[in-house]
Amino acid sequence: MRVGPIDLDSTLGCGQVFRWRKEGDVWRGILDGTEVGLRQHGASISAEGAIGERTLERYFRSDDDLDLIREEIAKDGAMAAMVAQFPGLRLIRQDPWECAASYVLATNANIPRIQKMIESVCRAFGDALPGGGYDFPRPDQIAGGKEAARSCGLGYRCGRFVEFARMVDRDEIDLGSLRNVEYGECVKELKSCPGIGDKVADCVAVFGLDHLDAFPVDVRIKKAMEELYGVSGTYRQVNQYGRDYFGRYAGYAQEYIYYAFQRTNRLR
DNA sequence: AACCAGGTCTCGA
DNA sequence: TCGAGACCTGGT
Repeated sequence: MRVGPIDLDSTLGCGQVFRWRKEGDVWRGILDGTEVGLRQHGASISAEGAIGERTLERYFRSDDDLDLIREEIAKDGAMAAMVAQFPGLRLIRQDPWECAASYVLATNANIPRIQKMIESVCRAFGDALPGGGYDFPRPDQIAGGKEAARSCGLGYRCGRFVEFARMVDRDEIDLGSLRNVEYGECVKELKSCPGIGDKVADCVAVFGLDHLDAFPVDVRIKKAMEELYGVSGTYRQVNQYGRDYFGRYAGYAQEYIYYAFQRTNRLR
């Protein structure tokens, strides 16, 4: 599989995507409506399931020159250390709709709960798959189900989630087309959707719409930027600093920082 | 048992 | 444009 170099544990476990689970040494997930199992072999991977190689290459952004990117974002000793610590950590090219809908649910909740909410929504609205799993639901499958969504434990995200699905279902926004506009325009359009503010917009921009210059700032990145660079302030200020400092691959830098700090906090 | 979680929304200055 | 509060709910 020509997706290397890649490290599945960091790439699928860093928090950028929510539905992959590791069973033994196999990462299981759903890709393009197909249940897939992935194994690590050195710096490469193998797949079981009816999934095309081209689909995997696209999903794992094999078109990114990881060596170049890592070199570009290693602007200082701290970043160089993080880059060195996690070889094979790649960004993923997620489906824009699934990415956006997932991050609408991911507001102000921890990752275990986010995963539960998403699985609950998939079970309630998504297509059943042969292996017993459920696909992530399409907008039209959610749009009419405000009542059903209330039993998914989404809290105050419920209304936003369904309204967003309706908006996409009515073609009031074309998420995919935002790949073809600049970062600023992309974020502005995304923020016109219910449940999408500064942070979710940046996540969708970088994880789903190829805007690798986006720099999502959540509570952890906020702390990290303060510790690493003494940067604090409004979302706009921290975001702008990250984008200016790291450049066109700021989104990658953000993920290395996020994962590095996630791991150090886990040890405390 | 509090505190916090990959924030958003609303409102007032 | 910015800061302050409210806000569902469940992990830790």
